Amino acid sequence: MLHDSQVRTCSPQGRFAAGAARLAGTALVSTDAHGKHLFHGYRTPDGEPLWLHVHLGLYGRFSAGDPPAPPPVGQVRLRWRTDRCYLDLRGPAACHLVTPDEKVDLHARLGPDPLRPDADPSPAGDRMSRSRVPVGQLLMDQSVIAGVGAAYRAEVLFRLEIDPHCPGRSLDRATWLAIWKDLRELMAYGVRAGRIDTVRPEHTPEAMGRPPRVDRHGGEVYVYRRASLPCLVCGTPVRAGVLAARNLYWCPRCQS
DNA sequence: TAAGTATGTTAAG
DNA sequence: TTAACCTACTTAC
Repeated sequence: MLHDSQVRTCSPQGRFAAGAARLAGTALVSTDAHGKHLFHGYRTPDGEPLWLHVHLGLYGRFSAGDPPAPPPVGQVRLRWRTDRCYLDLRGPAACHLVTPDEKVDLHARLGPDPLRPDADPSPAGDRMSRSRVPVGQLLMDQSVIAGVGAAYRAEVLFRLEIDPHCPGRSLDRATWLAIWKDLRELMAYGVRAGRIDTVRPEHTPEAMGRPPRVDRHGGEVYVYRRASLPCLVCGTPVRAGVLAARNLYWCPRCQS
């Protein structure tokens, strides 16, 4: 949307005023994402490259619209404007300009991202196979595998009938590769659809004659945020707990 | 009006 | 292991 356009940037909130000033008048020439980290590559009129690093964290959001951009509502950290659109960023955990070296360092701290076509699942599989840490915790470790969060963790483990508490090293290689393959498909779908849907066709609301999910996160899922509700497969109440400092949901019957 | 919640990460203790 | 960060929205009172 912003690609190849010269952008006008500002920080209505003021917390990124210096960065917005440096970006003003640059053109977006590339984008890159690794896990939950987003990078914008800009080029100044002088030809100087600038990288913007954004991480939405827990509350960050983008919102976009057609020009003219309305007066900013709430805490807008960074606003972009081009002739064709505007884009607002609120509440990010990170919004900084970084050097190419700093960008390299960030990539080095992250494991393979199932959404990147060149990603190699082997190092993550090696980490799993050597670790006594629960698989539900390893999947949240961004240095093991990048991009999985609490929702995909819960859903992929349900789909493969794996107890989130079982040690990583109790999974064999084929099981790890099945997790990786399922994550690739689920996450690629999520990018296309703009929401997280993980239920198989036979468990959709239409197929089961149940009402669609009412949840502000949208998306049809098996266990995520379904604590105490009946498992869509076996009817056992979905259990909830905390693992890796995030809410965990699982079916004690299907995943044992 | 206040309290609680959230697809997250980092640093301090 | 806990708290801090940060924003918008929902629910409780």
